[in-house]
Amino acid sequence: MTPPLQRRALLEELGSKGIRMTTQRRAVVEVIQDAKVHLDADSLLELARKRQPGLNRATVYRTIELLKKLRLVDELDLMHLEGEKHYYEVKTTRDHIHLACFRCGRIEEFSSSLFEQLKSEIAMQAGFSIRVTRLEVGGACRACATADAKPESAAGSAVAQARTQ
Amino acid sequence: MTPPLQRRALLEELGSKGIRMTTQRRAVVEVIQDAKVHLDADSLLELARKRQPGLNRATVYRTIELLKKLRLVDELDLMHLEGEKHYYEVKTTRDHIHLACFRCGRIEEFSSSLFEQLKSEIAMQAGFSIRVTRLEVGGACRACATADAKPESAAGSAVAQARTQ
DNA sequence: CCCTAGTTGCGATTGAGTCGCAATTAGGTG
DNA sequence: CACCTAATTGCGACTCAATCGCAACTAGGG
Repeated sequence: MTPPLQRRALLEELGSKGIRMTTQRRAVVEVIQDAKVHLDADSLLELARKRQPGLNRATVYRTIELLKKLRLVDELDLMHLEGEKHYYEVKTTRDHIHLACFRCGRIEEFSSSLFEQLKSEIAMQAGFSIRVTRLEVGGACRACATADAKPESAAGSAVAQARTQ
Repeated sequence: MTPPLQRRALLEELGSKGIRMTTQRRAVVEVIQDAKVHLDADSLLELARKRQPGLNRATVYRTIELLKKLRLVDELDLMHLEGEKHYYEVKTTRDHIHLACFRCGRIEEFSSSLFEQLKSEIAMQAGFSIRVTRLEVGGACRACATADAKPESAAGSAVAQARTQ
C-alpha cells in the first residue's frame, strides 16, 4: 500500500555510512521509518518484535543511540504529556515545531520560515554551530482553546486553574 | 550584597495567589529565586537543606510541581547534557532560548524578537493557545566550534564523527 | 487558642534507560 | 566458500529521577 520508494531511506543511509546491518537493526530502523505517529522506545520495541521476535530492549536503545549520533532521527519530549519517556522521528529536511495540547493530548506539527531565520540568527549572532534543535510548545490546540473559552462557569482562583503544566 | 528588592518576587507572587506558605516552600522558593545557574532537583534539595535541614526530596518535587503549574518557573532539559534530569529557572518576562554546547557543556542564553514573532505566528496560524515553550539548541559554542575547525587531523569517517548526540 | 484542610516526611515503588559480560554474527579475507 | 575477528546482541542486574500512599504535622482563618 505504501510506496516503498522512500521506505528504505534510513537503511540506505546506514549502508552508505558503512554501518553493519544486523537483522535487529533492520527491524528497528524499518519500524521508525514506517511510523505514522511518534514512537517511544517501548512501542518501538513492541512493533519491532513483530519482525524480530526476541529482540531485546537494550538493542532498541542502542540502535536509537546510533541513529541519534548519525543525526538520522530526532528525539522529542512532547512536553512530557505522558511521563518522562522520549519519542523518536526520522529527521526530515526541514525542522518542525511540535505543538502539544495539554487538554486533548494531540500533537500538531508546525514549520515556519521564521524558525529557519531564527536558527540562522542564532548561528550568526552567537557564533553557535547548531547540531540539533528542539522546539516544543505546550498549550491548547484550536479546538480545545475554543472549548475552554465558552464555559464561563467555574472561573475559579489562580490555584484552581493551575492544573496541567 | 544582592539587593533584596526583587528577591522576594516569587514569594510575593505565591502570597498574592493565596498559596499557603510553609518554611519548606520558602526555602525551596528562595533557592530557585536566588540561583545563578540552572538547578536540578537534587542541587535544589541540597541548597534548600542549608536553610531547612531535614527537608525532604518529595517536598522539593512537589514545590517544583506547584511552581510549574502556577507558571512561575520553567522546566528545562538542557539537551540532556548530563543525564535525564530536569533543570528549573524562574520564568522571566521574555522567553529565552538555551544553547547547549556538547563539547564544553556550557549553557548560553539567547533571546530574539524573531522568537517572539514565531510564537505569534504559531498562535495565529495554528490557533494554538500557548502556555509554555521550550526551545533548546545543541551544538558547539563559538569557542568550541573554532577549536574544532582548526585540527584538520583525524577527519575520520561519518561513524567516527558521530560522537556527541 | 483551636480546628482542619493542606502540607510534609518517610520509605517503598515505579519506570526509563544503562551496563558488563558471555555468546553470537556480519561481512571482509585468503 | 569457509574462516576469522571485531562488532553486535541478549540477558539480567543495576542506576537514578521521580512518584505515591499514608500517618504525623502545621499554617493561618475563625
